[in-house]
Amino acid sequence: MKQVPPRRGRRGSGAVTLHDVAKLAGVAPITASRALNKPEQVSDEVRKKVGEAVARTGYVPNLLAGGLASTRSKLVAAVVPTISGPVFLETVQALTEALAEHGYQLMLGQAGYVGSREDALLEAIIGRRPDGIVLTGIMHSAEGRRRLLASGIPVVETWDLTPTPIDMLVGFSHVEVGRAVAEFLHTKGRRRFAVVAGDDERATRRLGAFQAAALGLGLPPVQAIVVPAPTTLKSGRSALAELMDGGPKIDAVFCSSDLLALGVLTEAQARSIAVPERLAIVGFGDLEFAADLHPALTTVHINGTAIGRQAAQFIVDRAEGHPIGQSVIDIGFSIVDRQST
Amino acid sequence: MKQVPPRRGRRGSGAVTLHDVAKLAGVAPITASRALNKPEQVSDEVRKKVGEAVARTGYVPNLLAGGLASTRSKLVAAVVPTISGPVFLETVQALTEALAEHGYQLMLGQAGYVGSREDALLEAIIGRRPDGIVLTGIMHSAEGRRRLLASGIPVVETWDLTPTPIDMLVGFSHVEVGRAVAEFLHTKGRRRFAVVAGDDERATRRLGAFQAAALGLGLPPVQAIVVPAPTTLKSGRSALAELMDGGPKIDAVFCSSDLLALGVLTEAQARSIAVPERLAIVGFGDLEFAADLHPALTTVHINGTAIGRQAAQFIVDRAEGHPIGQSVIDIGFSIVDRQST
DNA sequence: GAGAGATCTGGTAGCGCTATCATTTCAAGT
DNA sequence: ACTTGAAATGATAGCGCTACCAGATCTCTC
Repeated sequence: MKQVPPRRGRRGSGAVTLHDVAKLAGVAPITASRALNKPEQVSDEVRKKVGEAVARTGYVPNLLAGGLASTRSKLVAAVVPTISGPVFLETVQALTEALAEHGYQLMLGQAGYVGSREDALLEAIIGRRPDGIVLTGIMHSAEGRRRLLASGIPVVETWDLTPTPIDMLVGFSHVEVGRAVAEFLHTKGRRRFAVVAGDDERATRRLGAFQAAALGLGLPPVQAIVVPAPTTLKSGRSALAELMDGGPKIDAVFCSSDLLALGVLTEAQARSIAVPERLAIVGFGDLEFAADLHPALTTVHINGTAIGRQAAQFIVDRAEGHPIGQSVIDIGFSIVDRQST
Repeated sequence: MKQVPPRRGRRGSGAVTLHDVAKLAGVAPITASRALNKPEQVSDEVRKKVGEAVARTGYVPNLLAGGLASTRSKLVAAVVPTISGPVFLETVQALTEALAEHGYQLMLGQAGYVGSREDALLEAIIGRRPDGIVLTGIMHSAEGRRRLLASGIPVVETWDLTPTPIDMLVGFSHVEVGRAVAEFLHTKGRRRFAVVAGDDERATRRLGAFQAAALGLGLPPVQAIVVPAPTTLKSGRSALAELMDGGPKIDAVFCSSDLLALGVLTEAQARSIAVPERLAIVGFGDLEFAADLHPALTTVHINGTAIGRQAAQFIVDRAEGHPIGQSVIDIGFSIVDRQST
């Protein structure tokens, strides 16, 4: 007497599958699939039966399998230098939310400011076949660009402008920021500028433009203090200390982040340097706390939320096959003139 | 004359597959798979040939397919109330890094403080069959607990202690924190306490314990101001304003976050209230800036990095099948006594 | 030098889902 | 009455990878 062949290996995850649901609902698996994903294509009756079967079994679709079969993973990857820098948080938050509204999930990768892990990170990201990749302010290596390009995955670069985007882009000009702040301070009657900047590429670009603009305005050379990224309050304090203890007098400081500015402000208060009377301070980022400091911080406002939402829009549009109008968007910036200048 | 059947539909992603690599290397696909994933099981020659084929083709493994076949997705999900609250950032960062070291990738979900989207979020997470789920300080509904339990996915709850964890846990006692801070302030000679707390569940628990402890110490009733979560500098300022303008005099404020404490400190400076002479301030979280404020902020230090690393360890151990010793870890806390008290 | 392992390599069969036909049903059009 | 076709359902065949088993090769023993 023949034995039934012993259920040849393999255990599966043990979870409820679409198959189980379909059987319970008395329909074919593919019909159950449609009832869940394209409900308008099935009859009310089927939709109801399948719905009940799902509820009864506690079925949760396996999105890995779905993604493999449909080549749409419903995953979007975001790459940030580091998550603890508060600058991109707003963007990431907006991105997560906007994506969630369309049923997409965010996968987060930290590249680090040094860019060593970048390669492994890209591999991990591309390997998951996300429907899109959002780069928040990353200066990607040529090698990285090639891999992204080769992957064919929609890419949105953010927080910067470049004449040669990989794909889509939503950002603003750091050079313009530097120039605008220099002019702003000049208009306010300040003449002896200093800069405290983190040593990341974009901050350096702002710094350069700021210095050039000051020069163009006929002002004395701008003193620059470069601190390690990510920037901290502490760096700001010691930077101002350095600025006050040595070198020529200054009457304005442009900081590459609000945290740095808070540090400068704190040190100024500790040294009883009146802000803005003796020293004007300008930050960058307009973090939530900037408006409520004492004195309220003048800073460069970047609409991080808009950046995140727009990036999400780009990716969703691409994924759904909608046409994209403009694929490069300059979102601009504004200087929020408060009490510290 | 028979036609060749027209390559029956389906286009695939068009990307290089393991098949292509195997063919180029002159081995079977399964051997190529082993060369990449279990290199110690193949000969040097095969490893080399496959390596070259990978390099030549730019092959990136499809982790969706791999995950589906192996039921190990190499994905870990983290749920935070909101990413813009800086409190959990350190934990998320440590988690990301520790996980990356083991080849796992983090998927981020924001539950929001209200918990409405929680259900959809869980579905999206469980559907991706992550190898682990880390809940950062979430008070999950009974329904959520059931679903997590039913999913069979390892879960680590963090930033809290509960007698009934879903699975694994690494946190500390908020009740202990409240009590300890009350005693600390009492020891410092303070007698009239106030609390400024965000309206999230854990902050409320700290507040309650703080009030109870003050009562036990024979002190007058603690004034409590509850502000919306997430907490901000602004809320801190207006809370202190409220505290000063009405009600009985106070000499110490315990804030449910460092940001709130910074707000209180800022308002105190704006009103020329000497800190710590006339008012002691205690924060919570020991964010990076706390130590460098002027005056430096006394606050409750939580080792968020340790929490993140331990959570990662838990999940990796589970995924690799290593035995877990203790599945509940109280990581404790400490009060960092600085200048603001 | 035969048997017992140990070490590699390959074949087969899915993982759980969906794209692409193919089929059936039934209302509408002339 | 008979085409025309839209709407609903189902059968089939993978998506790209790995678990499992089965050979094939190559050491060692005694």
